[in-house]
Order: sequence, then C-alpha cells, then structure tokens
Amino acid sequence: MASPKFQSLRGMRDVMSPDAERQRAVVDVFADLAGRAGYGHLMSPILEDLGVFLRVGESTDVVTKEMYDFEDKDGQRIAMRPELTASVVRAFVQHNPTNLPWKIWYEGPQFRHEKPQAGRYRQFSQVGIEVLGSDDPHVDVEVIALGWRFYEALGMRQVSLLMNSLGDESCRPAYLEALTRYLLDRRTDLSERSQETLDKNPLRVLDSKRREDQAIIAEAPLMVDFLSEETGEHFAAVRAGLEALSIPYEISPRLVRGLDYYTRTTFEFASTALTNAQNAVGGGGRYDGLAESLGGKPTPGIGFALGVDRILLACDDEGCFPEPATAPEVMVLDLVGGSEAIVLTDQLREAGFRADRTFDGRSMKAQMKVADRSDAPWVLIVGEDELAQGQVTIRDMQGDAGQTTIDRGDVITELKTRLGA
RNA sequence: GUGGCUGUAGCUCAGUUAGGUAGAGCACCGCGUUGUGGUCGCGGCGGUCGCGGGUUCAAAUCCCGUCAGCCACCCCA
Repeated sequence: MASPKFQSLRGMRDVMSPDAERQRAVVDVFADLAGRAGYGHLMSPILEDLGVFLRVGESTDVVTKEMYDFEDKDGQRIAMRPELTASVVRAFVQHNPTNLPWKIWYEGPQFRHEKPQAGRYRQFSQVGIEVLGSDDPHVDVEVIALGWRFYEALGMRQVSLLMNSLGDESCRPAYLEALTRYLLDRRTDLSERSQETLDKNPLRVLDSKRREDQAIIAEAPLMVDFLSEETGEHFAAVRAGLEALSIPYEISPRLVRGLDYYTRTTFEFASTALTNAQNAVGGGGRYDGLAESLGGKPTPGIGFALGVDRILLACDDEGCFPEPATAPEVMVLDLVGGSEAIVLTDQLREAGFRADRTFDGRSMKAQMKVADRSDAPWVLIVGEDELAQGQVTIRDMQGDAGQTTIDRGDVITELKTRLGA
C-alpha cells in the first residue's frame, strides 16, 4: 500500500537553495542598512491575539476576509499575523519604551488567505521598519529614503515612488464628506463592487481599477486640495526633504492604501519591471492614531513594509541581485575509506574554509564529477598512495596548475596560499 | 470570492485537433582509463500522462468532478 503523498498548502511554497540563500541575502542587505541607520531589530511572534488586528482595519480585506485565525487549546482567539505594523505597535504599547523615537526593523513571514498568483502568496515575507514617537516630517523622509536606498542597494532601477497625503482629523472629515457626496451623486454609475465599497470606506473607491469607475474617479475631489494648513505644511516638508536627497517621486493623489490606519503621509514603491498586477514592491505611511487604538498613549508612528518575494521577482526581471555563490572552496575526495577524509574535512572547516567532500566510496571518476559540479576550485585527493606516504594530492580544477602531492601537514597553509593568490 | 487558461520523466516540452495502449532535449547513473572532472561516443535508470470517476473493445487523448499553478478582477507586499 503506497502512502499518500502530500504537497505544500495552496499559496505556500518551499523556497529551496539557491533561492533561499538569495532571500536571506536580501534580508542581510536590509538589516545592514537599517542597523546603520539606528534601527534596532524586533522579532515579534507570528501569532497574536486576534484583537490586535481587528482593531486596525474593520473595512480592510486583509483583516476581515483574509486572516488565518483559530481558537487554540485554551479557547483563546488567535491570529497568524497578516501584517506586521499592528504587531510592532502592540509591542510598543506593551513595553512602553522611553527613548523616543523608537526605531525598529523587522523581517519575517506573514499570512493572508488570498487566491494565490505569481507574486501573491498565502505565506509571504516582508522586511520593514517602524518609527514611533515622532511626527517630525524628517522622520518621514528618513523612512522613505531608507526604502529607496534599499532598492538601490539591490541594484533595482525600475522602481517608482508614489506619494500622497491622506490628511488627518483636522481635514479628512471635510474631505470625506465632499468625496462621499460626489460619489453618492453618481452612485448608480459606479460598478456594483464600488457601490459596496462606498458604503464601507469611500476613500477606497478611488483605487478601483474597474473600467466603469474610471471616469468618475478621474473627476473626484482630491485629498490634497483639502489638506489643512498644518497637514499641508507637513506634506510639503516631506517633499522638500526628498528633493534635498534627490529621491524622485510622483504625487499620486488617488493613492489609497489598504489598511485603515493610515494618516497623512502615505507612499508606495512600484516596480515598472513587473508586468503583472502585483507590481507593488513596498508601501507604507503614517498611522498617528494606531498606538492609541491599541490601548497606548497617543503616539505618532510611520513605517513601511517591503515584499521580499516580489522584490526578487522584480530583480529577476531587471537582471539584478543574483543568487549568492555557494560553491565550496575545496572538495575532499575519499578513495580509501577509513577516517582520513572525515578528519581532513573537519580540519579544513575548523580552519575556516568552505569545505565539502564526497561520500559513498564511488569510483574516482564519479567523485571527480561530483567535485566538478560543486564548482570548487581545489580538490584534495585522499588515496592509498597518499595515505601510505602521509600525503595528500591537491588538484587545480579551474586553472592550469595541474596537481601535486604535498605533505599532509602542509595542507592548510598550501590551501591558504592558493586561495589567497 | 468571480471568470478564464494550463497540468505528460528531476527540469523544459512534443504527443491531445481525427481515441489504439508514452517520446525528445537537458539532468542523473554506468562504460570507454584496474586512481582523475569538464568535450566526445555508447549504454542505462526514470512516468498509475495532477488526482478521482464516467463513456468505449480500447482514454495522455472524449465527458464530469476535484486539486494545484498561472492570468484578469479583487486585494496588497
């Protein structure tokens, strides 16, 4: 009886070598950039109390329709995090750090029960930063600039930065009223879907891509025309900062982000190298009311999340950020069995070399093929003659040095010399 | 969640139109050197044709269902 075969769940995949090394390298680049900019690392749990996310978006699909949630063995309502900002703010409120602004970076998997597609997975990975405790527009600039520099560091060139301000409580209500009135007047001309959206969150009608909505959206009142003096100045200061850094951006007055908590500065990074609908490689914004809604003191905050999986797809299209090399520096061939090869390989690794070896006592020809495929530049051959003489043969696999037999005790220094040259 | 396209060896795919009982290239293994890779030659392993059911003397091929991937919508990273 054959046992049933299993496969990974829908929308979830095994990232295998060398893609996995590449993904980790992306995170390493980000960690370095964020660390040098004064951001500490936060590793928060993948599971949170369901309430953490219910607070952040009653009209967002991410929270209302796509969340993996369940009751655990104690009967507690648990969610697998669909995003990380809410977790970070929960951690901020819980630990109440006193040295503000609190700047952290993070990385890790998130879960959304969506219909999968290239660049859209049910388990996906993001890197991001959050800053809590300051509403200085220069914080906005720093955050956005860090995202921009990150794409640059990966070699991405086909990224555009879209900027908008969603206003705050001083001006958004007036705008919402104007927008709602405008849309209600044209309600029956809107798509069915948009009519539903209109009832829940009029702002979101603006990012409909349905044809029948486009004419109405094009004429709709814009938030940027309703910004209060203070909010308008804040936005202008952010823009001036980006200009001072020569970071190109585009004002996108209909940019509305999916999470409800955004206020004032919002932005999105879109890849023009990605031809499918999933072309957003990052996004973020301010959420000045979120800490309070999670039980903390009123605290301004801003951050972004960048999609690692989509970034790598964009890198494939742009031909940038290749997989890191994983080849060993030296391969050990074992023609004699016994313990000589395991000891030699262990010593090489202890000495700091990337060292691998062959197994299974196959023919020398077969072992040479394995060594060749490994791309190791040097091969060490442990054969009967060598063993008897206390020697090892070193062979050049890529250059024209051929092979020579050296004393067993000289292997480490000899390899250092050859790899150093 | 809605609609559409696709699913044959580890990988990329042909074969599906006109049902007759499975192929190529690459990869892998072995031989050509009784201790030597990359090129070349020869040989070989490998598939319940996504899965389940139906029609038929006969199904990779036709029908139904189901699962998965992809595309658009939606959503968003």
